[in-house]
Order: sequence, then C-alpha cells, then structure tokens
Amino acid sequence: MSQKPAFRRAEPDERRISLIEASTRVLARDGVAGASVRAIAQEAGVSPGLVGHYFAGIDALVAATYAHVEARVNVVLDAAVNGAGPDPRARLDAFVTASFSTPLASGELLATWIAFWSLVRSRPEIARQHDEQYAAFRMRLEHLLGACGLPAGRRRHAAIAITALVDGLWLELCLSPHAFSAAEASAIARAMLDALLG
Amino acid sequence: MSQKPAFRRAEPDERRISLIEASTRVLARDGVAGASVRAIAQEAGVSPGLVGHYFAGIDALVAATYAHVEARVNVVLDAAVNGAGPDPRARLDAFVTASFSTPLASGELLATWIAFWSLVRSRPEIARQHDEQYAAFRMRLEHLLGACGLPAGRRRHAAIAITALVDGLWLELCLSPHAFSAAEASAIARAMLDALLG
DNA sequence: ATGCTTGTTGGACGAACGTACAACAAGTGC
DNA sequence: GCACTTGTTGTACGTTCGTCCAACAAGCAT
Repeated sequence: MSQKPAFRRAEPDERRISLIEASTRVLARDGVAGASVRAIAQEAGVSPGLVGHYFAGIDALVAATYAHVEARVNVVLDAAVNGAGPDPRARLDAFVTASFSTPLASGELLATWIAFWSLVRSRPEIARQHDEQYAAFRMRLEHLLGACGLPAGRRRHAAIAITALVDGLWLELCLSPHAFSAAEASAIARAMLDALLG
Repeated sequence: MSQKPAFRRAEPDERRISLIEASTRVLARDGVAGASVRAIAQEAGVSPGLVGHYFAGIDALVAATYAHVEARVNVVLDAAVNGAGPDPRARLDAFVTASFSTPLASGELLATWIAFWSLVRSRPEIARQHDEQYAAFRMRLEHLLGACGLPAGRRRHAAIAITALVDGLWLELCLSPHAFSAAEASAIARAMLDALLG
C-alpha cells in the first residue's frame, strides 16, 4: 500500500522564495500586525520551525520580502520603459506613470513597504538596504533624465524631486484610493516632468 | 506620620493626554513593534489596567496618538505661516518648508505615522480619519495657493502635487537622513512652487 | 539495497501579550 | 467625619508569540 510522502524536500532557493511569497500574502492580508512566524509558516504550508532554518527572524524575512517584491516592481518598471519605444521622453513618462497603475498601486504592496519602513530606524542593516534601493531608483531616474537632455548639474535635484512626487502620490493613492485617481496622478507627474525639462 | 498618596486621581482629559504622550514616546523609541499596553502604561507611570479604561485597545490609542501629534504639527505649521508676514508667497513657502525642519522631520514622528498607516487598510474608521486629515491638509494648501493668485481650476491638482512632493521628501528625509539635506528639500519644493505659480 | 546528509517536523518551553475583575483608595458631597 | 462614587491598582487567566531541539524521513551517493 503506497502512501504519499509526508513532505517534499525542496531546493533551498525554492523554499526560500515560497516562504517569502507566503510572507507577502500574509502582509497583504493582515498587515504587519499579523506577520508572525507561525502565520507565515502556515500560509506557506510548512511547519513553524522551518522558518528559523532560512531566516534569522521575522525582521530578516520582512527585509527579504521587501527585496523580492521590489525586484518584481523593477521588472514591471522595466517592461513599461521598454514598451514605450525609443523616445527618451516617452520612456521617462512610462517609468513615472507605471507606479500608479495596477498592480503597483495597491494596498497589498503598501503593507510590505510599511512593514519594511517600520524596521528602518532600529535596524542599521535594513536602513542600509533602504538607502541602496532608494539610491538605485534615483540613479535610474537620473539616467532617464539625462537621455532627455537635462544637464548633468540639474539631474540630482530633479531625480530627488520626481522620486518624492511619485512616492507621495503612490502612498496617498494606496491609503486613500478615492481622494484622486491614478489618471490624475499620472497627469500631475507628467506636468512636473514638463516643468523640469522645460 | 503622614504618608504620601499611592496614586493621584487625574482629570479624565489629563490622564488621556498623558497616555497619548506616553504612546508617542514609546512609538518613537521602539517603533510599532514595541507599542504594547504594558509598555505604554509603564511609560506613563500607571498600571496596565488603566489603559483599558480610556481606550478600547492599542489601535484606538494609536489613532488618538496620531490625531494628537497631527494637531501639534498643525500648530507648528500655523506658527511658520503666521511668522512669515503678509506676503502670500512667503506664507506658502513657509508652510511648505516647515515640514523639513526640526522637529517635524524626524524619525520619531515618522514612527507614529507608520503605526497609523499600518492600521488604515484594516480599520475603516481609521481610514476615514486619514482621509479627513489628508483632505484638510490639501484644502489648506488650496487656500494658500488661491491667495497667491492661482486660478481656482488649477488649485486642486496643484495642491495634490505639492502635498505629494512634501510627503515624499519628508518621508525620505526621515528614512534616509543623509541622502539629501533639509535645505535641498526646501529648495526643491520652492522650485516646484515657482513652476506652478510662475 | 543501504547508509548518510540534512531538510523538515512537531511539540515543549518561557516570555509577553490583551483582557477581565475584585479590591482598594482618592476625592466629593453631605 | 462619613458614605459614596469611581479612578486606579495589581493580579490572574488564557492565548499567542519566538525559539529551541530531538526525532524523523526524503533524496542522493555508493
């Protein structure tokens, strides 16, 4: 009489990612308050003890979740830029506007961001991770701005400004979805690009 | 032999505020993860059971803390605007710039905001509270913009844009204090005002 | 087949959590 | 002074938390 295996032995990376994705779902559903080792293990369909074999604790798992989700966001942004064709301004518009469309502008994504932000102040290595991600986003924007002909000396401030505007619009869009629409957010961001590029 | 009272019977509002301020300090020190009934009661110098007499739970206390801190922020913004004199543009500049100076741009304040944001998605009454606060901030900005001569039809988008830019700059300033300076944030915000009003 | 490595389980443990409640005492009205 | 109200205390209860670890078994090497 053949009995099916009690569990499956997964590739380390595969199990890691399945835990990260379970963490993403728990954060999206229950927020940072519901993100416990037990809840995430149950969501992933594994025993609670397994989480400790892959992550030092909830904080490390949240940091890995942020990195993973952020990489996925970058894929969406890449696709938007590349789908916009060769015109530099069109590529910049696509990059900026993509943040406001589904599935990027959603409360589920915001939950991961908030969980990550809540760790920045107390965990130096997480603060560093945030600094790097933020700097990378800004650098990417500087390149797109350079392609549009913005002089090198003005790129830094312009990139900081656009990043802040996009972050602020995205945040409010997630928190108060009916205060203004994604289309309005896009129009506002494009107007600022017009003003900056002149 | 006279012995001092074991505790003091406080005015209801006074005790409420002392609990709220204790909550503010705990959030600033330990973040949302350390904000427990016991920790806040200890910080306020009262017994744990007393928190339940004033607030239904941690969520209600965090919401009250947010409202209280936000009122204090408005006092600072008021002072900045009134201290700027009669010139409409100077008043607008002061309003926008005040967010980047101490003590408004600080990780301690951010901790309260993050704790509040983490409740917006799951608690409808807290979502409403956020909507109202956000709308009030935006309305205030619209009045200041109107005083600068911005046509009524353009005030809404301008207010949304400025709010988002200020929020984004403030957020990054709190999370990554060395990515750019408060003076740079002010300069960026003023440049956007120039573009909008010019 | 057999043994070895190690991913995985599941429960035990102490700590901390929110909540509830009986006892106490500070302040007030009489 | 005395009784009454109620703000306040302190504790006990059940739950859930993170962590730990001995036992188990899946998959690979031989």
